[in-house]
Amino acid sequence: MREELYDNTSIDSIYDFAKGLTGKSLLETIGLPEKVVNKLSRGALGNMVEEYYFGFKPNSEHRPDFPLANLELKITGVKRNSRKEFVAKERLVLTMINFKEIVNETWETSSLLFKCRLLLILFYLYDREQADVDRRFVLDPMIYDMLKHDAEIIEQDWRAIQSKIIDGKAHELSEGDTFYLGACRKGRGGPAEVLQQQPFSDNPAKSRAFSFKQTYLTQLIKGHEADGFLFRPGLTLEESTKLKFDPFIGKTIDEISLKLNHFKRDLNHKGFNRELAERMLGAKPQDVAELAKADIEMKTVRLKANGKPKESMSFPSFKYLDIQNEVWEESKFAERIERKFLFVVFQIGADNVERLSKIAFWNMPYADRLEAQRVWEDTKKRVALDATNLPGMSESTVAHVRPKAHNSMHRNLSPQGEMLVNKCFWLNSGYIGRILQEY
DNA sequence: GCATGATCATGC
DNA sequence: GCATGATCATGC
Repeated sequence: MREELYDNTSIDSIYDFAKGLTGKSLLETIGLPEKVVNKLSRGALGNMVEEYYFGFKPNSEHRPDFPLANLELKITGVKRNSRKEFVAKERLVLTMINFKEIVNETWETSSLLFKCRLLLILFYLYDREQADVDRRFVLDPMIYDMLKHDAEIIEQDWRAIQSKIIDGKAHELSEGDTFYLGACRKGRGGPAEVLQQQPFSDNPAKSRAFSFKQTYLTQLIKGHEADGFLFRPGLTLEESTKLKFDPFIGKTIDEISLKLNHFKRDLNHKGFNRELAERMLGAKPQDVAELAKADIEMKTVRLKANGKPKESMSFPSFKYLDIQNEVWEESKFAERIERKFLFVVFQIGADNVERLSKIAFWNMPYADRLEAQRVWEDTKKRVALDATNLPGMSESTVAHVRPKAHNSMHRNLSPQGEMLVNKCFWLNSGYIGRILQEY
């Protein structure tokens, strides 16, 4: 019996036993039945570690995997980024959100905390060429205590998700609602998806689960404590960010750059205001990373004297052939607009002088995400027919498609076999203007 | 003045 | 070298 190899009432004992995997793959560590080795399925490694390494049957019961130690086991993938650092391969799914029950819970009595307060996280190196059982556990296991790591933000995130369900808006949940703890889609998607009932609305909602966002997990991997320099204890991320910008509100561009070590605008530096915003946040890039960790999309906006934005808002360019193989739910554009935005707003005054006007956190409303989806679906359709004819600004109140390239030489192949200039999705300047007016 | 097309500086 | 965030330039 594998279970006899460790004391399942002791976190220390379980942890020490888990360490036996460090530096090895599951197959190198223990013998596995032939039928298991040849079987490959999504999420298989987690189940196999539970069953063959720790010796208990995978369960989806609503209690931790090691109930006597109150410890939940999670197995997740890491990869290396361009700087060869370990980063999370994807978000870490914690447990399903039960729409009917969460409305009666408090944070302290929540099923999330009951099941996932203490996590034992094992990290394997993802390699698409390798079978699950050959992937190596490249880091030591980690014990995570939800009441100690970033407890305030996690709790706020949980409350934000709960509030939305209490407001009868489970169908409008989005990962951009929160910072570290996300409400991610989970379970079968597409036409065959069975939607869930929610207690305070007749609208059926997609199944969702609590998860740690990928960026948050990456920070955990890097071993940073979250109560770093951007945070001040007791403040939300929004409040502490506002405090960073506060001294500069109402100041002119020149005054701000003077304060920031005479940081001056070079000729044609289109990213100048952006860089100014990053410097106001703090010595970059570390402080900006605090926002990135929460998947927050910082965008600078410049308003003309009449209060309207000078420009539309661009996103990364897409490849004509790639978009043909994407579905909306998994698309890059959908992922971007589900994020929480931080608008850093500059205003050009009647005196023609530009000042920092305000900052604003914002999520795209559900109805507008649907409109963005319509534009995206229309684009996908039209790329297949004639990639030179894509949705323009006048065709939607929310989004359009336009060139986005270093220059006209930067092109990619269309389904019609032409090399066309790179393009991306943009949020209409008029749309951004309306949002900021409402704030 | 707006919609659309074209391009820039920067950082990695 | 290229992706990224953002602005410039032009035609109507």
